[in-house]
Amino acid sequence: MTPAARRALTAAGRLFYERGIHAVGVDLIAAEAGVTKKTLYDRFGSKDQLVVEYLADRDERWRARLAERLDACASPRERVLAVFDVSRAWMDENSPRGCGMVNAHAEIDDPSHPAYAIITGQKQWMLTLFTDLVRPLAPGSAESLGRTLMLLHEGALVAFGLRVFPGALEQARDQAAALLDGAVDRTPAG
Amino acid sequence: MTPAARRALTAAGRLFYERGIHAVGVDLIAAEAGVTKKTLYDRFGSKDQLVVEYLADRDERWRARLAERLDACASPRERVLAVFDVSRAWMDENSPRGCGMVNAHAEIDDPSHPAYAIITGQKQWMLTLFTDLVRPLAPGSAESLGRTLMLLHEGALVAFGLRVFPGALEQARDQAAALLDGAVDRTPAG
DNA sequence: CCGAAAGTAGACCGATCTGTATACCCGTGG
DNA sequence: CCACGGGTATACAGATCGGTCTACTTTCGG
Repeated sequence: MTPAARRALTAAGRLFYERGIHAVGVDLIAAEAGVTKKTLYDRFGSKDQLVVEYLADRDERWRARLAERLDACASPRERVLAVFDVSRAWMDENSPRGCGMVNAHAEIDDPSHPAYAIITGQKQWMLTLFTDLVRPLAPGSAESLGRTLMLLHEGALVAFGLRVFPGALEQARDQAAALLDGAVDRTPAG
Repeated sequence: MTPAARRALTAAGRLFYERGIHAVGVDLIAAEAGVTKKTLYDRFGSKDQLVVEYLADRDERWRARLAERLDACASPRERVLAVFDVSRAWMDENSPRGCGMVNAHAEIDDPSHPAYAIITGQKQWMLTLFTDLVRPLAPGSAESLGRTLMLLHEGALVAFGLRVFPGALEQARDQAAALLDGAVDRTPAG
């Protein structure tokens, strides 16, 4: 990716997230990135493609960030709870308006849009992640427990973005910890 | 509200929800409602105001629907779980794309926008509702339990809209039931 | 009987939207 | 030396946006 394309994608990502996809025009993106519209269209072809690459880039950065943190965890239990910690840090840093994928989904009605696969793909991946992380702790109820953790996590992201109450991620994390304790008790490994 | 205004608001509500607010123009709303643009502007004044009344109307219908169901419940425990049942029915009927308030929030960045108060107001009201419903069952932990139920509920709405897995509302309901059992055990009334 | 309210039909305005075209500049590698 | 890739600057096209306007019709209560 050329330097101008990088700048354009960075600016587009910030503007799409902060103001919404349909509310941001390509002229504004070009201006904010210090890039010509011609360059923008030479590199990305269309606004739709720029949206797709925005979501793909955001998804990639999120997964990399998460993987880095999970690798540093010692136990399965720590890994599950670390997901909530990474989310909390991610939200604090550059996501005051909640999950970018959920917000993008609100603006894209067509399931055949290429962005759709990225959005639902990340959510599916997160569900699988939770289920896999919890399996060593509670093999018998991993699927159900993974789904519940998914609900708590998604709910916390929404509650954070809408400022329903302070400490939504911490609340979800605490509840996740309690669920793990209960599940471990009732479902001995093996 | 005049008949034409009612038709316009109904059409606007359906289009705003299905396609997103910024993606729907006033010309389309007028055409779908069988109403002229002049009538639309005579009744609502601006597209922004139409958006506000769309959200206010949706909020009102949701609360009425919920209240009706809660009144028919016999026990506090039933009332808590009924919230998830009503949500499930509401989603099945006319909300395949998740919560309209969350989706609208994704498109409105300005906190001073009148629609913002409606969106956050409904979420605050839901949090208070959960907390109040659970207080008779677990007075000592009503606030924390209410927040957790809020997270489960919001997460289920998102998971439903993004089709993360089937039965998200039922999963949330089952988990809520388990939490109530645990909380009642540990927190005797009085 | 008549005036006000509610409505239709449709032209129109300026702004903004995505996307394209023309002309030119510059650094680098063969 | 020079061709090419990446870039700037800017004008432009066609469509759509939110919003306004004039002219006419219909309905209904005092």
